[in-house]
Parts: sequence; C-alpha cells; structure tokens
Amino acid sequence: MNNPNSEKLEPLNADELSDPVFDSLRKRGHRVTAQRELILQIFRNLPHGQHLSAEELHGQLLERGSSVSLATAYRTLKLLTSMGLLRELDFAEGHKHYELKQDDLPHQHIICTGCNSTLEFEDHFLEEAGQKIGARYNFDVVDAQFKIFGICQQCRKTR
Amino acid sequence: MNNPNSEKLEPLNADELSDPVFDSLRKRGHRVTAQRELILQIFRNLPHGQHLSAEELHGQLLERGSSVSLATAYRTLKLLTSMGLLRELDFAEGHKHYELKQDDLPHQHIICTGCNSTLEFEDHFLEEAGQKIGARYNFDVVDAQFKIFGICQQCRKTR
DNA sequence: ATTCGTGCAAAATCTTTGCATTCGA
DNA sequence: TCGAATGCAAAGATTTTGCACGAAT
Repeated sequence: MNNPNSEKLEPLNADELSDPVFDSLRKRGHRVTAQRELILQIFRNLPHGQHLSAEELHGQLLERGSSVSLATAYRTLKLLTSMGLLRELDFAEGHKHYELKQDDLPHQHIICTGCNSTLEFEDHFLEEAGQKIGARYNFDVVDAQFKIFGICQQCRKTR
Repeated sequence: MNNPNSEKLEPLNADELSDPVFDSLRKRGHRVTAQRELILQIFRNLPHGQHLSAEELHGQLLERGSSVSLATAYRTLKLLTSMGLLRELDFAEGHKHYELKQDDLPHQHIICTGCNSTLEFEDHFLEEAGQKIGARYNFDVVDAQFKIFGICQQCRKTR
C-alpha cells in the first residue's frame, strides 16, 4: 500500500532500524511504522531552523509518495512532542508549528506580525536563563521559548 | 438592553469618558461602546499577572449582567490587541489568553505542562534583551515573550 | 496472536464572518 | 444622519476521536 520511500534519502536499512529514536519508541511500548519513519526523516532533513505545521508536514508526506493521513500526522506530532523529540512552536497564527529539538543548537524566534515571517537567532544565554529561572521555582524545565514579536524592515517600508 | 454595569467597580462617569484609551479609540475612528468599556474594565480589575481566554472573558461579562456576545468578545480582544493594549499569550492549550499590557511591569510565564498552571515572574532583563535582539535584526519590537515549559513540583510528586 | 497504529469520516474546539439591526458621534 | 458595532447563526479552520481494518512485535 504505502511505499516506505526506500529510494530517496537514506534507505531504510539495518542502520535505521537501530536508530536511538526507534529504540526509544519500542522501549515505551510504541511501534516503529513506515509512517513514523518517514515523518522523522522529513524533520531530520529539514534545514536547521525550519519548522512545519501539521498541514505542511502532511503535504511533504504526500509529495514523497506516502499516503499518510492528516490524522496520523497529528497523532505522530503529538507523540514525538510528548517524547521530547519535537518542539511545539506557536507564532500566534492559529496553528502550531513543529521542529526537531536539538539541545546543542538552541535557537529562538523573531516573528513579524506584518508578514508572518520568522527569523531564527541563536542564544545560549537565554537557554541558561530558562533553566535558572525554572529551577528557582522548582520546575523541571523541558523547553524555554523566547519569542520576539515586531514589524520587520520590509513591512515597515511597504506601509 | 444591556446594563453598562454602573453599580459595580468604578461608575462610568465623566472620568471614564476622558479615559486615554477611549480617546485613542475615537482617534482611530472607533467607537466607545458599553461593551468595550466593560471589557476594558474587566481587564483593568484583573489582579496583576492574571489573564483570560475569550470564553473566560465572556463568562465574566455575563456574570456582570451584560449580554455581550462571544463574537463581540473575540472582536474586541482582536481590536485591543491590535492597538497594543492587550498582550496575546499562547500556552499551547489550543486557545489564546489575553492580559492587559503594562510596560512598566514586564513579566513572563512558566507553564506546567502537567497541570496547565502558569506562574508569572518579573524580569526586566529579558525585556531589554528582546529589544536589543530585535534591533539587531531591524525589527520594531512590539512584545517579547519568554515562556518556560516544564513540570512543577506538585506534578512531579503526584506522578 | 495480540495489541497498537492507521485511515476515514464525523465530531469537537476555537475563531471568524455575513447580515440585519442598533447605536455612537 | 450615517457608518461602525453588535448579536445571531452559520461557516471556517484546526485538531481530536470512534471504529473497523491492517500491521508490528
């Protein structure tokens, strides 16, 4: 039925089957399915700093020849987020965005409320600040998100 | 039809009519209606750091004897946000929250993903950081929101 | 052989919108 | 007066869910 897309990107070989994420899924009693493999692959091949909405992810899945349903896309996004593998982002657009969580490359976002474009910037300091502040209130910090809303130069000119 | 609730909180007198926010509304060609007055009043009487969802705001409006519709609540929240009077908050709960924007009392949020409770903390430094970083990318910064997601002490014990 | 995951369609949420009416300036 | 705001109900958009079937362990 659905072709696990063995011709593009890395083929799904023994290497893939021992992927730490897959192990982690099995350890939790979840299963490694072609759909989950492909979704993970898509996020891993996304340029650093890029993020996808559920619809966008679904679009990419279809493009790659998979017939994953939108429902499964939503279910998988939720699962991977709950496992701490994805970061759920909210840009005040009415729908969420997701990106691979990479603790070694922390970044935050600047959002233009004029054109909805987003810009990433790295800042280790903010990362640490999140940890410190959380600790002060006895929180186990999972993620710290710093969002800066404003109007970009482009939009300022246009108006 | 709807009682502008003149018996609770500050009565709507000459004082209210010269409220800078009302002037600002009129200046933009908008009108000062009983509904908008009440909504602003509710936000102003909210304890510092508290926020409301559209549904919650609507509930409070009904409690105060007003028959404002939910649609108007949404429309007013949007209007006041676009005027920079309210801050739109997103706690990854599927709906937005709003609070009065008070530049003199900047605060950020820690959200427990276990029980959805939120905790406010003040931090002028983060405020400045938002301005600086925005400026670096030529943005007119409107708001900077720092969200820390984690598990609170309570939830950690419960589990 | 179980039990979990998936697809599909329906439902649930949250938010926006068209239209006739009411109201503020 | 006249255009803006409101209420209502309907429509949109996003996300979740029940159920039968297929797939992973």
